[in-house]
Amino acid sequence: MKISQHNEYVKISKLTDFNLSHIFECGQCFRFVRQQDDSFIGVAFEKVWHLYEQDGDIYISGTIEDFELYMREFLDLDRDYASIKTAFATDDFTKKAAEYGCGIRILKQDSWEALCSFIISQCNNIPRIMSIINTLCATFGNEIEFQGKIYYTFPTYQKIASLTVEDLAPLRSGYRAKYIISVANALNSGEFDFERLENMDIKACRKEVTKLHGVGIKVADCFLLFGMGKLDAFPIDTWMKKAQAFYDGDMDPEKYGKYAGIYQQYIFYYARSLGI
DNA sequence: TGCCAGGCCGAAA
DNA sequence: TTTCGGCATGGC
Repeated sequence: MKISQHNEYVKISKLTDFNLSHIFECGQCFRFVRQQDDSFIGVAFEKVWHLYEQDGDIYISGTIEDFELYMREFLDLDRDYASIKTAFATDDFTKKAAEYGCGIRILKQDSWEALCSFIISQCNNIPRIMSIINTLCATFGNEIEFQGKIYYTFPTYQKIASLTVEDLAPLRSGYRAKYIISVANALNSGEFDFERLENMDIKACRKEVTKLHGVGIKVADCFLLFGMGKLDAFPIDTWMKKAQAFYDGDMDPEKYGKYAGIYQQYIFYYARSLGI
């Protein structure tokens, strides 16, 4: 991987196992939107980012300092995905899954944003999840300007904690609104905090996170994987059941080791591509 | 129009 | 401990 500054963009050369569409459209985050020219624009860490691929190189808006501060970890650029895929693709199903999602990187998203987003995701579809999150940001986030257009940051939990369920009515998020308020309050009061999870094993994390009102095992695992970088978090049973609906393979969860979360995302992405 | 979406809660058995 | 109805809304 080679990094250099090109005008307002950082150019990354010799980056393999990286595909913007696979990363942003596999359902792990909801704020990066494909543009007409197939580039992606999204908001993360209170900044707007524009990413595109050209002649095999990746370009990311901002300075090298911005890149090092946010994007290197966010995009999980220091992980060896080639080795992961080799270890993962051990049978027909996992080979197809790894091939289908070949450019996926597991994003390390802001913890609160990931937790709140996956609360919204429950029993919902992706277009509507994105719509609710967009309204949440446009209503309660801060404006930021980028290349002449206005974008909105994800509102802080402190901001959400100052609101009521009624205040969230414009989101049309249904029964999820009370969960959002409840979790924001738990964070704001210190009853729950992200730092406590840092050194806990995955089992203890699940126990802690599912104490939150409106957070079950599925939301907890997505949050731990995409919002806490806990790569051993994944609801494999759910996806194995779905996978078995069309694939007559023998999937042993025991063999999914420390990269289980990434496996889950490959399988999830592949399963979704097949409409299951 | 009707089904169902990357679930969770709480009551009942 | 497991099962199951209810929950809000809108994409398809």
